[in-house]
Amino acid sequence: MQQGYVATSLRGITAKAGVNLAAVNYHFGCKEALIREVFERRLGPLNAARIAHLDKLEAAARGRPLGIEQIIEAIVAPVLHVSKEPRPRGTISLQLLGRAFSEPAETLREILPAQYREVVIRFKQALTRALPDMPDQELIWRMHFMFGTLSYTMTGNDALKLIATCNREDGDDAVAIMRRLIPFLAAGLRAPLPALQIKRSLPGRRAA
Amino acid sequence: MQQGYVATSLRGITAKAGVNLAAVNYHFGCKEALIREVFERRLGPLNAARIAHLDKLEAAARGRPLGIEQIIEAIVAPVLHVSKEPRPRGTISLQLLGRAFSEPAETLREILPAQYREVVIRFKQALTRALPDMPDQELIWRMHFMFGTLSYTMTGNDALKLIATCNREDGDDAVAIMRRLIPFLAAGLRAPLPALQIKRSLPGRRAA
DNA sequence: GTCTATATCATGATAGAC
DNA sequence: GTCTATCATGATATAGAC
Repeated sequence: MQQGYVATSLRGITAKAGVNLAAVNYHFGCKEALIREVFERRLGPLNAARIAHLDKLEAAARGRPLGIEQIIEAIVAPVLHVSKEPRPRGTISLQLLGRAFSEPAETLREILPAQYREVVIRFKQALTRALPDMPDQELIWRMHFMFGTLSYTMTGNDALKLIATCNREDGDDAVAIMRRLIPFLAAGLRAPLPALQIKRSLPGRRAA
Repeated sequence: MQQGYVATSLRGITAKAGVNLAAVNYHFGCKEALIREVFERRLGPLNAARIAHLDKLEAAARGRPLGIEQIIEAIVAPVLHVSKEPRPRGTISLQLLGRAFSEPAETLREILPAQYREVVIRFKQALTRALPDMPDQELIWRMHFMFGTLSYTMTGNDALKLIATCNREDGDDAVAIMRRLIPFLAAGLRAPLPALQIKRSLPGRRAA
């Protein structure tokens, strides 16, 4: 997934694994089936951990709505667990999962919704309870933005990285990144509702 | 860019363009040079429009800091302009630009920083003035999150799309999406600073 | 089950007639 | 400049020996 699905050849995979070229086709049938199993093996435990985390929070809350930060942390914390796997597997797994939705390969588009289905449903329920005044459509969009930010951050790609003015200090520490990410997302989810009619040029200066 | 760089063959391109297979190599030299010119032709005007928009806002503000929403709109509004180009060019151009950073092709990694350099510098200056109490590192990360959300949203990919519970109404209207996106990002940028030490389980319930 | 060898095909690039 | 024809390469997949 450093190279993307199409650019990654079975020759490269089998060579790095130290096995024969024909092994993939014997054990998995075809290249698609291999990548599908990789995704299931990585995404399955991750999303299961997210749901387990949420279960625990909800059991402890005894019927009260959860806090936004708690809910976001249930999504994010399992990612940190993955990132701590020994190098380079941790980093690459994050790339894999983050890029999954941007990956143009058709076959991924089929398995991802199934993998994420339960997670999305459960977290939408939790967020609906935490934000009772939020219209349904608005919440769905904000969840969309949230997943987008998370995916993009997980890829490790970075529009800003190569700009000289912006040399960051804690580039590799996933925990530090997520510690910054959670307040950002929480504030976004809690943002005041947009006016139904927004004029083309905004008044602004609200932060001055 | 519906298929990604590697999966798009010169045969496919020339066939759709109604020209000869050899035309690309004659006029551009190689496939890489072609995609590079495509990006420059799309990204150049977009980023130029962003800077022009910012210039206009700053001229009107006469030295006062801009509002966060204004700054974000200067980034987002030019995207809307692209999205309004006749179908399917508008939609596909957005995919192209949104996926650019996730695209694994090595050649893109070289030209994108150059294309975005000025934009990042200018907007960082503007945001620094609008958020004077924000530490530099924190601001850079929040800009990173912001670009990530925007890129992901532009791709049109969607983790939530295929989940039955989440059927959205205004799927295709880019203006409506951006109208929702701006308050989300503005709130994220303005979020309270994270505590230096966050305990593993948060107190939560702040939103109840 | 694992290997070698190979079939089949698509790709990017180029040579050379026009 | 534009076309046809072709090259060299590397891809997935499979047949068949061991």
